[in-house]
Formats: sequence, structure tokens, C-alpha cells
Amino acid sequence: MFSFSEENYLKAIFHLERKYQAGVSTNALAEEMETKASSVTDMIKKLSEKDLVIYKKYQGVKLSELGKKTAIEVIRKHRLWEYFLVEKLNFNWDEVHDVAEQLEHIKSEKLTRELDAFLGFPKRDPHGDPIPDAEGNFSVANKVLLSELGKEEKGICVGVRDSSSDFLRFLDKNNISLGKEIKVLEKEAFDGSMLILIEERQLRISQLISNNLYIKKH
Amino acid sequence: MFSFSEENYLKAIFHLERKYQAGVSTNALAEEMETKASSVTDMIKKLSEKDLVIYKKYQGVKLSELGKKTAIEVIRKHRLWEYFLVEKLNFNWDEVHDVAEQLEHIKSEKLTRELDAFLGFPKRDPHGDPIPDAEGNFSVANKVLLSELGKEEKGICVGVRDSSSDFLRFLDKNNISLGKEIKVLEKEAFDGSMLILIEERQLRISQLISNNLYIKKH
DNA sequence: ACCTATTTTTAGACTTATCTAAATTTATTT
DNA sequence: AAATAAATTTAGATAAGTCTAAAAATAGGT
Repeated sequence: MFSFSEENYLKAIFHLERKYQAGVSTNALAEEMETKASSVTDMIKKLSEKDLVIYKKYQGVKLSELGKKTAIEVIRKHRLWEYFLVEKLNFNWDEVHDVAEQLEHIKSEKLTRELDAFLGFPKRDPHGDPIPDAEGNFSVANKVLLSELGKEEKGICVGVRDSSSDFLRFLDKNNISLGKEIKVLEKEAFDGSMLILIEERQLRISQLISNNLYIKKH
Repeated sequence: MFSFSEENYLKAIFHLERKYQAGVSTNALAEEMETKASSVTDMIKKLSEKDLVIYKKYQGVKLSELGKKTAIEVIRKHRLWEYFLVEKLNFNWDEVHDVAEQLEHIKSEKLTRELDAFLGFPKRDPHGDPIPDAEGNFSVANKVLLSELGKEEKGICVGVRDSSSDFLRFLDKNNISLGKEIKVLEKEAFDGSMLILIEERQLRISQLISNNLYIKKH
């Protein structure tokens, strides 16, 4: 099987492919992995030899089918463990990431399968991200960023784009959580901030906030 | 914190110290770790520099207080995860070892603490081994090997010495499990085999078997 | 106490994953 | 189209953990 490091690279490539809808450059990957471009090149060569990625010198990488399958398995495990930590072990949603980063590399098909069943085959992790099923299928919700909503529009909060502890704790402090309805009352053209209505309370939030909250319009 | 490999060495030293009530030789450790003596020497030096073991050239090693504490933490996690796998995820007791070997290295105090609580602070793992509590305390049961029992003696099956899949499946096949009463009906001096009574059934078992089953006499 | 066998350590090498610094390729600008 | 800038790769080094083979230390038998 694959090393922790290899799995982490695959995951990173997967996320970057989604984000930019394109092949992934060495530098982009270096930034995502918080490492140097030269290290990335080395690793890419290894992944390429194992047929996990398609690579041509100077042309960036993309995942092969095997690489994609492997990446999705790791993401599936990550999100299942996050769900487990929050639902069963009293973790807050801002505390799960680092532990799930470790747990996602545990190798045992039975473990993943049984954990999934034990949790009741959850569809989304605590941050609203979809959990791939055993076949690697997952739904992509028709969500938009809160910042894309116009005045008087409303929807349900369904996910976060940034899942850093700082951002999540900000949301906690302001009683914003997944499943709640948000209505845009005002939008400030100057700085992109908006006044929103959530559970009968009015709240002014900066564009940085609205840019990191996913909404399902209705 | 410590690497997987360092933690595995500490665990092995801990088990060997218990087993032989003495310092641990390089060769014994090499055998336990399924590696070469030269690799062991290298690792011991590293552990010694980190004050995890007390080491004098050619004199074997023993755990320092810190090393012992660390080893017990790893063992605690290993056994908690085994309990989790069996009680919550439908693993059989012969399937848990390899997965627990991976899970025992996950670093998160909160995870261990919450897992323990979630499981109801179990005292013993699926093989009957004691689970250390958060302070590292654990009870050592007054158990004996079944082979040490004489004719007409009886007791409760409380643990296994060998937890290999082969042995555990043999026990399953013969309906021997922890908590059941076993009575020695006959003991064969020649080959050490014995005829036992378990749940109204008579069963003849070899000395290899009786040498690997722990009994609490009564 | 000496010789031999066993155990343990050292020396040097290999692999994985990383780094810095230099070289090369690609992209951009004039 | 040449010159410059940016991105990428190569070369060589490092650290962790392992190995083989050789050297050194300890233990045992007479």
C-alpha cells in the first residue's frame, strides 16, 4: 500500500484539481503541502512510477484513475472519522481536523466499512463536506457562497469553505451553524460586508466571512 | 512526540521486562521486533538519548520512568481500540490486532480520553488483558495458566497468552471464550494434554493449548 | 585463566522524504 | 526574437530507520 506522504499528496492533488478544474502545477502543490517545489518534483516522480498520477516534465500533474480512487478513499476515511469524533466523542467541529489527518491513513477495509455502518452511513461531515460511499461516489451539493447572495435572498447554511479552527470558532461565537437559515438584509458595495438575519438576530459580517460560508439557496 | 518505531520499541521492552522480570537483551528485543540486533542497538541509543531507556553498552536496556509511562500509554490505546473494534464495529477478537497496531499510534489525548469514556471505561480488552486507566494504573489479575491446574480443579477462563489469529480461531471453533468455566477432568502425564469440561461438553486439549489459556481459580 | 562461542556493537550502505542551491525549461515582456 | 522573469527540475546533502558484514566485548567450559 501507499505511505502516509503519498496519500497526502494524492489528497492535495485531488483538492487542487477540483479547485482549479485543471492540472496541478508543482508550485501550487508545494504550497498546498507546505513544502518545497523540489520535494514535490521528487514525490511526483514516485507517484508517477506507481501510476497514481499522469506526469510530464514541466507540465504539472493530474491524478490517474487509480490515484483518484485512492485519494477518494483517504478523503472518505478522513470525513468518516471527523463525523465519528463529533457525533460520538464530543469533539467540536474545530477540533477534529488534526486527529482525522492521522486516522485517515489507517489501513483496514473492514474498519472503514464497519465505521461507516456504525455511524449510519452519514452523507456529510461536520463541515458539510460530502462523505464518499464505499464505491467512491459522493454528491456535490448545489451550494453557493454566502457572498454570492444578493439583498433579500436567503438559504440554508450547508458548509464551510475554510475549516480552520479560527473561522469555526468565530461561527460558534456568533451562533452560526450548519442547517440554519440565513437571509441577506443589506449588502455594502464598498467593502463587501453584509447584514444578515439568522434566528431572529441581525449580524454584520465581513466579506471574508461570507466568502467562506456555503449556502443552499431556496 | 515519539515516532511509531520508537513507540513500538518501548512497547516491546515493556512486554519483555514483564515476561522475564529483568533487563532486556539486544537479541531478545531483536526477536520481539522481528529485526536485526544491529538495528536494535541503533534504536536503543536513540531511546537512551531521549531518556526513554536506561542503557549501558553490552548490559541490555530497561525502561526509564518516562519510557514506562509512554509504553503504558501506547498499550492503553492499543487495548481501548481493540475493545472498540470488537464491541462497536463487529470485529472478531482474532481480527483486531493489526488494526490496533496502527491505531495505537494516533496522537490525541482528547481522543484517548473520550474513547475511554465512550466505551464506558472498560477494564479489559477482548483478550482479557487489562486496560490501563488515564493515570497508567491497571490491575494484574491473579490468573494462572490452565496447564497449571490439577485434576478436578476448576476456574473461569479470563485471558489468552497467545493472541494469534490461529489460536483464537481454534478457541472459537471449540466454543472456548472468556468468562466460561473450565474444569480439569483428567491430566495426561505423558504429553501434558488434558480432558476438560466446558459447558457440559468434554474436550481434550494439548499442552500447547492449556499453556496459552489463563484461568482464574476458584 | 585461557580459549571458544555467543552476544553486542560498529562501520558502511540503502531507502524514504525532505532540504538548499544551481541548472534548465517555459512564459512574459519589450 | 531576444532578454528577462518565473517555474520546474536536477544535484548533492541530511535524518530516520533499516540492513550486512566485520570487529569488539562478554560468557561459558575445561
